[in-house]
Amino acid sequence: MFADIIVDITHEKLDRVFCYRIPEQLEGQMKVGTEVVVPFGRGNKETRGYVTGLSEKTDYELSRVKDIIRIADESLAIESRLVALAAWMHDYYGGTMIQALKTVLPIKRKEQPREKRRVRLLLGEEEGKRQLDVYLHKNQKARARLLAALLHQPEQEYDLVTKKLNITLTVIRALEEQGILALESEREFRNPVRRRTGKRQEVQYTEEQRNVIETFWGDYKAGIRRTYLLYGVTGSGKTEVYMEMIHRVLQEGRQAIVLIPEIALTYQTVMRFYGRFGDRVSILNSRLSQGERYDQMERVKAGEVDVMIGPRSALFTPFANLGLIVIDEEHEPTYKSEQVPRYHARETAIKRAEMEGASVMLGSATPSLESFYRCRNKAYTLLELKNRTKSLELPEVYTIDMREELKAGNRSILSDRLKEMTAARLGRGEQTMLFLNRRGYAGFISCRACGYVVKCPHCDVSLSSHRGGRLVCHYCGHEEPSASACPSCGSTFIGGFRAGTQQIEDIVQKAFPQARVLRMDMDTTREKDGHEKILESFADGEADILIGTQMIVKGHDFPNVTLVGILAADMSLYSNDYRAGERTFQLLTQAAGRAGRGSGGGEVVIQTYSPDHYSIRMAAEQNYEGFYEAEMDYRELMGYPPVEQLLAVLMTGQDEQLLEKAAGYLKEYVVRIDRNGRLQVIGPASPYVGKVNDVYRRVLYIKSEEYRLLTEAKNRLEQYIEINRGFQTMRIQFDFNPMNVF
DNA sequence: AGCACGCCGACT
DNA sequence: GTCGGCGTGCTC
Repeated sequence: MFADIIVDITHEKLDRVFCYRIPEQLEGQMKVGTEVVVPFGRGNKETRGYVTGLSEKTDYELSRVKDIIRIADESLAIESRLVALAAWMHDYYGGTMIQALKTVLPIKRKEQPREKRRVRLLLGEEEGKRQLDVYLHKNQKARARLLAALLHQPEQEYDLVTKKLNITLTVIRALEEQGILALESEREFRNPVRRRTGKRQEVQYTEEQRNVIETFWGDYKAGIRRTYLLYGVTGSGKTEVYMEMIHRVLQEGRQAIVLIPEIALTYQTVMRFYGRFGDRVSILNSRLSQGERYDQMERVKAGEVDVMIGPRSALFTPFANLGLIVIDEEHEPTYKSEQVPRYHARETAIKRAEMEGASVMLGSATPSLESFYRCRNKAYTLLELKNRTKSLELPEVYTIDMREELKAGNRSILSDRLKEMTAARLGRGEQTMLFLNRRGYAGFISCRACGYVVKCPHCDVSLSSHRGGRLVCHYCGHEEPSASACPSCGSTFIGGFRAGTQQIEDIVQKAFPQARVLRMDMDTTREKDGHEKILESFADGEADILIGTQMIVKGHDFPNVTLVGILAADMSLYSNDYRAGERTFQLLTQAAGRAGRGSGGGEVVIQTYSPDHYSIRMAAEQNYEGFYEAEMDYRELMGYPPVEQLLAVLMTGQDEQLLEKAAGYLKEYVVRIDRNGRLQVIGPASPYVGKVNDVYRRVLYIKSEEYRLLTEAKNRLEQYIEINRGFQTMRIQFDFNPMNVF
């Protein structure tokens, strides 16, 4: 038996696997993810490595394969624990062990743009020149070259020196020993956040908040580690609760991770944490370069940080003594990785917490069905905040049936009611937000008179309009000509919902010429910090109306906003995805929550063509539990998560026929290994986008009541795919409980 | 990254 | 000859 072993992924050149023989006495103990000691390099230096794969044979020249020395002893080093987590991810989500390791361990890359290592001349000019003569005399060319360069400029970047002057580390080390220069790993950990004098005002917790904190703390002190779901309406002060919990965990000498959806990582949020925890807080975000990221992780390992805030990837912060992981807005789809391993931060956080004796605090105003379901099953503990702090009222919500508007002769995208209410706000100097729901927009065709949506006769999925006026089904390829009249009611007001934020801005500006209108979308936020700038100027009252897509509903508090208008509320209902209803409810609830964060009461207008759909009705009522019950009925009926578990097998390849055939084989294979008939195979189907850049795609769905059966099926499929050469021309990925249907 | 190998000029 | 410095290339 042989094992593929990765020795050190922190350096690019070693970022690959080496093949070792497994000695007989170790054979049974070797698993993917096992930490071993191997002889490495010419000197057979004992080196730690991780098993990334096992096999019966090897392509490498047999005489040169070395034996594994032993299994590395239990290491308490944080890396080892992260590697164990990677091994779990590898098993739970599929993909290679290397891919799992790379998501979990910070990789040092050569492109480290920030001046990282520098060499500095320690000698004065005269002394240096003397030394230079010595080198020249001794014909030590490399040393002379380096010294001459340093005399010219006494401080230089390591990378520059090595590349341009062709100097090796040996030379630098030699000069270092002679006391001529210093090699400084100038870890200038610039903190990404501009520091502001944090003035922390004393927080008076409400009774609810206190209860929640004490429940958590009672458990924690008793050594109980659990997963909690903090279900609190918007404005109920969840962040204050997190901070108090973190504060207490820190007092115990432990550390905390706070996960936030990237989009909500605003200056405001970060400053609140800074105000409370000062320099012990660090932030990760996607704009940090690899090098900066690495620096942050080094800082953590040096014990300079206790709280790490960041998106999904911050979960792998190498804290030695992790006590709490907070996942704010836990329902957000960005917590699911789109790259292999396609892990979900929630599940992975719970696993890490379990391995390291930490607790997990999930928080949301609109919990994911998964999490609420697990609370009902007592797997998580439910904590509730039912009231807004500062005795704020929940906003008043009005649902406008746009079909009625049309009947009354209003063809505009703005209902009469919304126009009136906006005008009233302008008169009173209050602000309005108009939220255009474009999530999951797929170019479907609907009737504005009766709400009828044109669907595929075979798939019960909305048809998409293509250029050339044809309607196409992305599942089965069914095509039909675009309808000029509604098949249901005969109205000619049928078509695609084409308006974007730009058009809405024009319409609004025309309706209210005196209003100051701000628009926030991909175009207006492209420049650096554009996002922040727009939100800040709106918060400062520099505009009366803010128009935008999902990005305006996150994070910021706008006390002066008393009206939120939601246009095309049902757009996300037709994204042919089993999570469509959930997403719609969440978006509407979050958007509605933006209204009335100040002292005055807020109002919300929901414009829709499907006023009777439970997602929209329950959002209007602000009734999460009502929504939960209705949505769970649907999930149960259809056998979708969280009731049943779903595994998507994504296949891509150049040759469509081969792909089709391979998909068939995989399906057959799954059916064959499923002796007890506990797996259900659906497909293969052409996914939503069937072909990209001449690469064809197929997807197979496997359903089961038990997740474990799906990972077993995945493991069997992975073996099957490896053994059969025919699959080598295509790429096959696994996605468990996918966030979107492909 | 770290290390050994082999090349090259210099000096007992 | 052989010693020390230097660049190169490999690591299962």
